[in-house]
Amino acid sequence: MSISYRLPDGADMIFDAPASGLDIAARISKKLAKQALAIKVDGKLTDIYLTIPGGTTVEIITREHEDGLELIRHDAAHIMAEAVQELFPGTQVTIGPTIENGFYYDFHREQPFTPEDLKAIEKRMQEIVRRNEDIRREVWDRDEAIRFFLEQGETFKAEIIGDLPAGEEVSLYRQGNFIDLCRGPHLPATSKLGDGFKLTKVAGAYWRGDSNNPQLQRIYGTAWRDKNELAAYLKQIEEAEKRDHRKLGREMGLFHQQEEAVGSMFWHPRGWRLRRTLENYIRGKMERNGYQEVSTPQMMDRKLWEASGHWDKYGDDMFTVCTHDHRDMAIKPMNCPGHVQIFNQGLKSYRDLPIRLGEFTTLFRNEAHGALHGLMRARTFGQDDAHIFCTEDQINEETANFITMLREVYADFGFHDVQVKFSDRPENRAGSNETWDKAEGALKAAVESVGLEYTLNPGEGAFYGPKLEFALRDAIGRDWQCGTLQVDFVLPERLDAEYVAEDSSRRRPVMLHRAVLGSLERFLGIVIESTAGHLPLWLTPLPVAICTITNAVDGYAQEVDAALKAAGVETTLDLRNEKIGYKVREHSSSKVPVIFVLGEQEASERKVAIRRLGSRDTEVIGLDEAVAQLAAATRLPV
RNA sequence: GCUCAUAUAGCUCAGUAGGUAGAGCACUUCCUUGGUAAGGAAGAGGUCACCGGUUCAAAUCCGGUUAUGAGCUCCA
Repeated sequence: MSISYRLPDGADMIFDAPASGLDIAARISKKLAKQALAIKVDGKLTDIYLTIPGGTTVEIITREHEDGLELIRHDAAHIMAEAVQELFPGTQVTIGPTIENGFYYDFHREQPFTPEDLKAIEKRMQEIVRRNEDIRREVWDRDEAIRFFLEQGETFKAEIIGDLPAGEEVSLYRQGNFIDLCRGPHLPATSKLGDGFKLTKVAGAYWRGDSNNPQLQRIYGTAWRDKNELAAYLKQIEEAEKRDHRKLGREMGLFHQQEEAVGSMFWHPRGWRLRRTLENYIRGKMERNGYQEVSTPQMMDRKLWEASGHWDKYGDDMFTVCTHDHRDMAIKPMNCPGHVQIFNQGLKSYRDLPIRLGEFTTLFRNEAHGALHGLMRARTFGQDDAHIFCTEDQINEETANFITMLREVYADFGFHDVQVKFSDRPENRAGSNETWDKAEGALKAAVESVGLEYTLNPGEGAFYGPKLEFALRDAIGRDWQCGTLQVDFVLPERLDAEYVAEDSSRRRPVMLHRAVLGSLERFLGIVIESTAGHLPLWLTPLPVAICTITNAVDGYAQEVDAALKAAGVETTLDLRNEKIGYKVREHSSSKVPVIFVLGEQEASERKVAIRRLGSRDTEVIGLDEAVAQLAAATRLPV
């Protein structure tokens, strides 16, 4: 009898009897057998020691493969669980998946894990790696497995098995005295994990992600192919921390926060200039795209929010104040109801549509205490918020135009990689199926007509309509969901918006809720972190620092300063009695993009020496030319 | 809101075993007018987040509150 396996290079390998992945690897080379972690059989990852049916296409997986790294991370989670159960008997295990860059495992234990515990666990993991325990797959009868875990006091595991789909095989993996439910595959032995792992933090997490369920303790770790990769990763984390917008915000003199105003910003002069520039930029963009800016009340009677449906859903997260005559006023968390009130003034004709109303005034949301995070998650913030009132037939075109504008805006900030998610009808929804068909169809057609790829996010739409979400990828590879477009048939109904159609009947307009930047505060945070504070010239609050080398050129420096300011370029004039190196260092660390260095030489020739942030080179050019260049470079993009 | 951790000078951080605090940078003054990421000297600056407890004595130990960080939940 002969059994054949097809290798990735197309060759067939023949055995007399069914072989395991290890046999196949060994036939190729001794080295490969040593390195083999698992085998891909017809594209499906399988344990290396299992017998493989013949006639399949196989590929040996080593730690160099992405799949291999995935296995390493998964086993790190299991080995961590083994270590935890050895050190802390009675701790229940739940789930332990891999995540980006690492893994975690959720445990149930009354006593919290301390940072010292983490160290001890990590040490025990290293020991388990040294023990080189075999990791072996076992298939169990479902009821037997449930009984087994219940006997062990592992109620969470038993619950997971009970919820497995009926046809699914119940596989357990045993390593040493530790046995865990797992689909697999796994490394063949604990030594294969290597030394590229580290436990990073412990945090609370809810069982099955539901805050009504018991809270578990989640231990996070990161795992890599070897120590060097781990070190590189830790270094990268450190670099990302240096970009923290709260740290940069302080260094750049932008804003601060304090206890008396949790979740809100004290914007300093430079920071507010930056915030205003962003707002003016998007304001101009929207005006050129047919939006009209409005301003609606900061607080409105609670009744209006009840009518719109927001009170029901978000009432807990709205701030309220009470008037002397005992009216409950809600401070606005969003603009939509206000914009409908403007739309409702005067009878609208189909000829008026679409009407695009935009607003940037501050919104107030009582965000959960633990959710707050600098600019990224604040309780008071502005949005580039707008609502488009249109007919159903106009959804397509409005969406397409919106997406075009969105891409232009992101590109102005240097974001070219945009991910689109399409969220369609959820289980619980308002509106007929016909309406949803129309709305989803129009949205889909619109995205496709602009040539954007999107991923489907089934059932994740808003209750009132389908939703597009736009995430941009920043310079260090993080995705941020900023833009959104939602089709809403419900609010116009609830707040009684209508227009007169061609046949003089009254119709409900469709409302498109849309934002490109989203929270202006958050967007600034993203831009600051993505650029590491090196803001584009048109956005930076302070493009130029004028630094003198000696007091003898103070007069000329003042002239240069005046010329730049007259051209609309913001400057700071540094005439201090300090050495030029000191001044350069100071302005560089506060991220001023351009430094003019002025000495006797420049003054006598009416020139400036330009030093740009991030470069040690200088360029000496005439004053007039420099002013013209800066004036052009600091103009808002159109 | 939940879990854990943290809170010392404007910033970054020390503070050993409970005995009422220290460095560097920043700030002020003086000297220095120096050519591209820190020139020199002196000085000033802290109710150790807040409230309470233990103790002869608390930055230090304990409890509570607030804020911050990480994660979870949430994100109109």
